Amino acid sequence: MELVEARQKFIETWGKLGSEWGINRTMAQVHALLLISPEALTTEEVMEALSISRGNANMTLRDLISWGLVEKQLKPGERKEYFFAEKDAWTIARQVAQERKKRELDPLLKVLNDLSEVKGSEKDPAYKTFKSSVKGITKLSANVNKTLETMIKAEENWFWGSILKIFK
Amino acid sequence: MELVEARQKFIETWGKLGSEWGINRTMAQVHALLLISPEALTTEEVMEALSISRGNANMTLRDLISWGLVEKQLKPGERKEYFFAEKDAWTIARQVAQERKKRELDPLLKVLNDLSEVKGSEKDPAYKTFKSSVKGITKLSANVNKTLETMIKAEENWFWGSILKIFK
DNA sequence: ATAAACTTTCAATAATTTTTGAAAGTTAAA
DNA sequence: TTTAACTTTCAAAAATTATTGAAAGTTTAT
Repeated sequence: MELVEARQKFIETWGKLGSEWGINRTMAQVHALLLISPEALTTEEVMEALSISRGNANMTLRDLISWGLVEKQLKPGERKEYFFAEKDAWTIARQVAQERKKRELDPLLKVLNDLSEVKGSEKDPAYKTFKSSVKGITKLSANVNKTLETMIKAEENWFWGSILKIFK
Repeated sequence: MELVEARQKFIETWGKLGSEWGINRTMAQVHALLLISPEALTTEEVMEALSISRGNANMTLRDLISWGLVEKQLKPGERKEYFFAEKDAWTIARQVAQERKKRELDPLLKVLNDLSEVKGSEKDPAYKTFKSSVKGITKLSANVNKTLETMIKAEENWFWGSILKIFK
């Protein structure tokens, strides 16, 4: 396969994967493009490479920055902003884990905690089922939470390596 | 909080969570409803409880079945089909992990493998960056893959317990 | 101060995804 | 059979989400 074709395919695949995980396709594609670009790119270059509008490129790049996946680069003597992506896969995974934890898991834990205080009678099957389902999900979420916290703190390689070792 | 309100909130929260993870909101809500229902429900009851159409209820229930999260129950002497959800959180997590692995990770690994065979020159920075990014993602994906395989096989409680222990 | 280079905003539009509901299909009892 | 109970399908409509692009905003150099 030729590089041009392979790059195309990579951008497409990463975009599809993103959209399956609740990340807007264009955002994943811009990320993919920067991932495989040796140099930082301008908004103009991103627009060009992916055939998207200026507004879209701008918003998407800002989003990626807020996810901690992309950074601005300022070149001395130039007005333009350049953008480049963190390339290390483990760092990307940690960054995404951290953001999703903050945006989703933390609020979920809060809600589950509220729900655990529901009032009702132990004789009521609806009450009992509710309680026990919420409890089960709470327990799992708490475990996921702890694991993510550890993952976020963990050094490169260390985490998965350790996990895998115990299963040998 | 009253049970009726809490159930409402749970359904809403689960639905929102689902949509943040690429699962259609209604599907997650139907799942939530069944999760907190002591008895299996009919299509009619699901339609009623969530104010959705027959077509939507039917498709959603079939989807949930294909995800292994919901099962049909046939009551002797009745024509109607009843639906109930697996209630154990760990089993649900495993089931989802298994399905997403099959639907997304396995195909991704295939594509990454193809992409690793791209032709080009080691002098070309675009080639080098492409290769190294793909390699990094491939390595991470392979680790996720192994971990999921283990998780899918693992017994209740065992998996997370083990993970957490090494971080104590 | 003005202009030029560049970035951001956002209302309108387009694309995509989800939902509806009525018709067609299926199954089992009479 | 025929009918009635129930399930499935799918084209059209609605809802949601993403994108555009031109205008407004900002910053720097002169």
